[in-house]
Amino acid sequence: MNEKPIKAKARASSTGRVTLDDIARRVGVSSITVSRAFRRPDKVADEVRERIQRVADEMGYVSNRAASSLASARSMNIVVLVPSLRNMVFVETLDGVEKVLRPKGYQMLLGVTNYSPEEEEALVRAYLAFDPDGILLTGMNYRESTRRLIEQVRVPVVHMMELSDREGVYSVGFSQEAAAEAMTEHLLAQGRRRIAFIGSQLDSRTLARNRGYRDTLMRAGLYEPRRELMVPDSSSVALGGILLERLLQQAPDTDAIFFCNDDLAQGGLFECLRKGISVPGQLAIGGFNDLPSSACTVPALTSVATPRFDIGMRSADMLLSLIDGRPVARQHIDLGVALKPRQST
Amino acid sequence: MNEKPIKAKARASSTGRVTLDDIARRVGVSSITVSRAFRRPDKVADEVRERIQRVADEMGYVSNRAASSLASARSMNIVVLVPSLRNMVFVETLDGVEKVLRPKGYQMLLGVTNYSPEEEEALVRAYLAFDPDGILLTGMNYRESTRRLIEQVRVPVVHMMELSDREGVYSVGFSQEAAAEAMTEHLLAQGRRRIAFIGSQLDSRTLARNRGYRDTLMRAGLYEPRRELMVPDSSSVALGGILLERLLQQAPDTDAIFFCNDDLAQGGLFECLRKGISVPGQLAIGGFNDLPSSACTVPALTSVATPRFDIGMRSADMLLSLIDGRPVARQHIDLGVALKPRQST
DNA sequence: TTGTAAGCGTTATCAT
DNA sequence: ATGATAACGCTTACAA
Repeated sequence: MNEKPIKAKARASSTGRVTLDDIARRVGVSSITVSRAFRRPDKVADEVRERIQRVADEMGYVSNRAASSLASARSMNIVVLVPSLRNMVFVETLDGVEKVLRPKGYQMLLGVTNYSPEEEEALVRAYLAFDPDGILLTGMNYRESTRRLIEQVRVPVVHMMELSDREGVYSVGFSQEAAAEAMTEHLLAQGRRRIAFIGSQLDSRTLARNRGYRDTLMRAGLYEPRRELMVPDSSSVALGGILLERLLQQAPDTDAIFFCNDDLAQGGLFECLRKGISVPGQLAIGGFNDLPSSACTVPALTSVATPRFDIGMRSADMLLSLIDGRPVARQHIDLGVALKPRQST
Repeated sequence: MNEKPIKAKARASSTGRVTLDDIARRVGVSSITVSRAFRRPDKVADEVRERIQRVADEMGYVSNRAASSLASARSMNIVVLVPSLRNMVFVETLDGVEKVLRPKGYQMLLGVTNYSPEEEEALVRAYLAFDPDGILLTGMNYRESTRRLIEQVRVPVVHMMELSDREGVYSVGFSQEAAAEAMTEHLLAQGRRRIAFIGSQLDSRTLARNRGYRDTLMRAGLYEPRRELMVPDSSSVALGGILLERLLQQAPDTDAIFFCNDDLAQGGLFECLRKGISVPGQLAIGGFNDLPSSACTVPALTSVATPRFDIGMRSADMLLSLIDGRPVARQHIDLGVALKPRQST
């Protein structure tokens, strides 16, 4: 048969794992010296340190973080919660986070909330068992009970993406409203007067973008409720096509559509191609986030470039400052956005 | 100033954290009873258990996994390594993995290798410190030294995506060659005779697909080296367009292109639109993976649907079996693929 | 520069 | 059903 069941952990007494003590005995020093040899090489005589290093390699030593966390009261774990991994925006944010965390020896504990404050709280609760040194949350739309939970254990938190102005709250992101205004203004500047907004997911960022859109059109005296289409479904290219069709039914004279993200916008673009609607001739289309592929579509998609990679890095930086008790210059960092006008408008 | 530096961990003696002992004292039992009340509720008198539960809630108890791992020699950590998060394929695989792991109380430690065996080894090394109960690797293209590293600590491993036939190795995936053959056969069946292959990243899966393509064409007596374009760059929609252009320069009479993944294929499609090349009239285009958006492009993209979500689930299932010493029916599980013929061919 | 002692919070083991 | 005790592997604090 083919069953050789690998017994995960076994071996008689002890765990069988090579420990600092094992090395210490072999080298003829105490275990604390071995520990120091790894953590503060300068505090150990060169000759001893080299011997320790060699023996450790020979024996295949791997440190045990559980023991280390327990003894030092520093887990070196950072909890990072994002709404989804299916949206490249968050993936790129994580990328930035990790670029900062890993070199400093921190481990990222990743959680996906599926845009649900309930799941977010459940994840926070579960991850608190890892004794995290800090927490990175996406957005500010968390439950009061989640906040209390975190407050209880006194762990620093930084919010990514959205900005706050509350004292004692830390955030790195950009103004979703302002970004949406920029896109709406752009469409107005292109001479569009019957501008629609299509949004899905309806998380706090989408709602903020919708506000930016609405405020701008109201100021221009061009706001019409029937040009707004908001659905709770999760975003996808396919959904973009469906929503475009639905919108054109309820407001056929629309001359521009601002999609709340590029996935939807691309779907809208494809649907136009399919329907023979000329873009931007008959209809201008704008997206949000400026996904890499958005520059490649035909026509290329106008979008708003958001600095998610930087948001990840700066959030992590700020969090580390808080953890170390270093002063942070500003509690709220606005990284801004950049409009990317292309052929679709 | 605005600096209230949050001291991460503080409070006088002890760590300040609520422990099993704290609860035990309050309830008037021993700490082991409290521990049991959580882990094996049936082993504790109802009345006592309820009291413990209540007090724990009141005090805001959160268990400490470091201590638990240390004492129980079971970390409940599973290391999962994927090449990239920018490729939806792996994200969906992770989704499947997590769907299985989380309900069982396991924590996924995610690592991104960037398609590099070196980075993979570094990650394995780093994650071994977490004393993982199991490891999930993407592909089988790992270094010999990585294998030894893992063997040393005797942790079960399951490989995702690619299949092996080696004894003592566990894998869940599908035959990349067979899948590529299916696409190539399809193009042949559509009457194409000058079929090109465009690949990037050049990881072992891309190479396997290329073999499937090549073997099929050789068998048909239609293989021509100049119709192969392989570059090490990472895949993207933008790259697809560039490579299509390059290929058509070196082999202008090509009548079909098999892209090694959908990202590239979509880029190719867009480029055709831009150049006015009719698809599938002049040129048929096939992709791989069947990304959700591939059904929406114009024309819709023919692709090969791969069962990555299931691969994630089944891999995790198999790993848990190995961890628990349960017999696994088969060491290698082939989940197969499905050709999705659409308008682009 | 090196070592001793104690403890981090939990669980396995063996008793009661 | 509950408890006493001893680890688990490491680090802090203090001493030498």
